[in-house]
Amino acid sequence: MSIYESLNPVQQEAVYHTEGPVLILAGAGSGKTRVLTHRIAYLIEEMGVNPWNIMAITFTNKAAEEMRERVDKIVGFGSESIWVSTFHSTCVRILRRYIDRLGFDNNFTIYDTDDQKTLIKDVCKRLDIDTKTYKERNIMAAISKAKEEMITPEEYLLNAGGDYAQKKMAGIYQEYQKQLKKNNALDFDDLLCKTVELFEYNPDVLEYYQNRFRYIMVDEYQDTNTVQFRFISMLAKKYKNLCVVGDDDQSIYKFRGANIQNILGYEKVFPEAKVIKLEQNYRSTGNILNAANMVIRNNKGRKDKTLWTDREEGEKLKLCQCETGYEEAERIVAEIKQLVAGGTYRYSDCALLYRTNAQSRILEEQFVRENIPYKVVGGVNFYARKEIKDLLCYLKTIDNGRDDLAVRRIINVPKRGIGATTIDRVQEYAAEHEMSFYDALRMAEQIPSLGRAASRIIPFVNQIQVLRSKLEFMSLKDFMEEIIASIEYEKEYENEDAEEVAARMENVDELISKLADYEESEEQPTLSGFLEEVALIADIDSLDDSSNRVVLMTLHSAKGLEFPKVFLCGMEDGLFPSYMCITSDDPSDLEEERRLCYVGITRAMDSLTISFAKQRMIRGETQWNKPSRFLKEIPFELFEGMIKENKIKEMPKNNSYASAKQAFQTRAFQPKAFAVNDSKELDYGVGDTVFHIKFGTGIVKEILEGGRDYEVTVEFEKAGVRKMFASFAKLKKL
DNA sequence: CAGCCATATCTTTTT
DNA sequence: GATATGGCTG
Repeated sequence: MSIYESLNPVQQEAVYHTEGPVLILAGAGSGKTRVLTHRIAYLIEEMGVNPWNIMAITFTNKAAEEMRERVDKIVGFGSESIWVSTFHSTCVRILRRYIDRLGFDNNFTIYDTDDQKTLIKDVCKRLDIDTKTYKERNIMAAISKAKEEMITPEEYLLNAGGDYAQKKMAGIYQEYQKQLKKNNALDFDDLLCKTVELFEYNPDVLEYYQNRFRYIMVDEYQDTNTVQFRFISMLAKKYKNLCVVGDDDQSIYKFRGANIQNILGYEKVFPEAKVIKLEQNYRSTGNILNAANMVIRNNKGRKDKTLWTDREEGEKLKLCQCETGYEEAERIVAEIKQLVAGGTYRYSDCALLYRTNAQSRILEEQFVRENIPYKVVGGVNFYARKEIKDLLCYLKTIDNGRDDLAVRRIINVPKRGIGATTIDRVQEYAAEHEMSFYDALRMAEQIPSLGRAASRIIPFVNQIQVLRSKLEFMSLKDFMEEIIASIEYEKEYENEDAEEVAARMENVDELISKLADYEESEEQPTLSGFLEEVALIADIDSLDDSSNRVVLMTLHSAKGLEFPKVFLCGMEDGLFPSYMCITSDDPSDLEEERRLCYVGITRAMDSLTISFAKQRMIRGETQWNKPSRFLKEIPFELFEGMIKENKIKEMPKNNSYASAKQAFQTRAFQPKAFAVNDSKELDYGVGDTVFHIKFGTGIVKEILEGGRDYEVTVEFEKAGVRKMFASFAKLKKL
């Protein structure tokens, strides 16, 4: 029996249709990776395609690795020459070879979000722009958006017309690009943009890759943005063998520029496209799938399809109704504990999914308390931690002195008595003489404005030079250790408490072992090679299935994964769907949120537990939220009899704010309502319409006296019922 | 120049 | 509640 007979007829159709554009609409759990891998095998084994001519693109390294592994398993020979990688690393590979044609050096560095922010700050300083009126994050978002749409600084300026703020923004954008180039650096968006630019101006390069990649497959197509679309359509233009796989119902990256039209309008761009729908789900039980279908059908702009399964109905969904976020954590962890004690499931079968990273903390605390192994995916990226970044910047400085940001980051780490003024002066000198920051440092003694400060710079430069000369005689791992010893890095943290230092050192050790891993796995390990690999790593990539731990992550990170037992936490209006999109006047924002919910539900194979808390602390503020509106979209019959509510457990005591809150609550059982004029300090009363800076207008429902302050309950038009302390809320009577 | 304290803002999601 | 920033002081 051939391997293709194990596929269902529709899947087979997708595999056998090898020529021309193909759109595979693959519902959650419908075996799309299976189809893709089999399609690759079919191309090679039955169609005689050279593996070298096949490219598969994914979004994360993890997905790429997984696909590579599975292809290796079913393709007998030559699978290693298939190009399986992410958009970003594909572009890096191309740019490493050809970016000199755009006037960059081929050993460019890649800036992460942190570096970007530093550079933006720098640029603002240079252009004398107040970062209070123009926030870095907004600037970054604007630039990123422009790049996603392939708008150059010049075009941006034209588009700005007479708009003062937009014109300013164009100026920042332009200067930012100039600085990037000066530092020989590209940011994430540039990787795509520059590749497209390269193709546009160098038809020979484009043609080379067009010939090379005669068969292109793109996974998670619904999440591609405009540049990415441009990139693949340029590559596929010659042979038109472009097979894209995606699910419009799982498009959840609009905020990052993903253009859902890429998938919805695929047939318009390629009228000859073959469209195949995979609607049989192999992952979830009937009940879970029903719930998912019932939720997603409330969206309007979607391709019509209904997932079905021939798995049995399975367990009903569980609904876990909690008083507080704390109780939610407690009950979920207790249930997992019980589940694993039962023997059928392991910790790693369980996943906790939530909307925001901030929700992980309270859950983590509970896992620690109960001594259950867990792993948080996302949040602060390993490579974004201070100690790791510092050391990486040493590596970068040694590798390529052109990266001013890296040099400036470490010049005073550990403290060398080099302050901001000195750095500014060197910077000035470097700008005047059009040299890099590091080169300016090397001639510190000749910079007149420095004076005595030069004597502090010389040892630093010497240290770097000495290290650089040692690089070629050492393994990367030893070299890293040499750096740490040479700079006496531990001194940087001598004032921190032991626990924190231990955690940092653990990270440093992990970095060292990553270097060792890299050296072992690579045929020709180089420092630049390592730095490049590191720049494109996402947290999800490190998730391995072998360790027996409960996984905690955001719904976004969970896309593409599956778990036997899924817990969907924090299902409250205002949290999920988020406050931002409830108040947004664009209804499609809510649809995106609903898709996120759909993604969450469809991660579950055997069982799904949905939980929400009536009361939750968010950003140090207690909120009372209604259960999520998405809950109401799931038919009641799909839930098992609600879990009995536990008695409310005591709140954690180590938290003074929480206990203050709790004291307040006990009081609330005998409310002492104030009439309008009883309060001397408040100029509003029950029934009045008030205005809150963030929540807008609302009506005062209740005012309670609480020690030195008043607790005011307001029903806002848009934000729902909120309780807040009068002194913080600064409510204005209307 | 570095260390300390007060403050402001944050949170949606990430390659 | 946490973190980043800014101002002040030694």
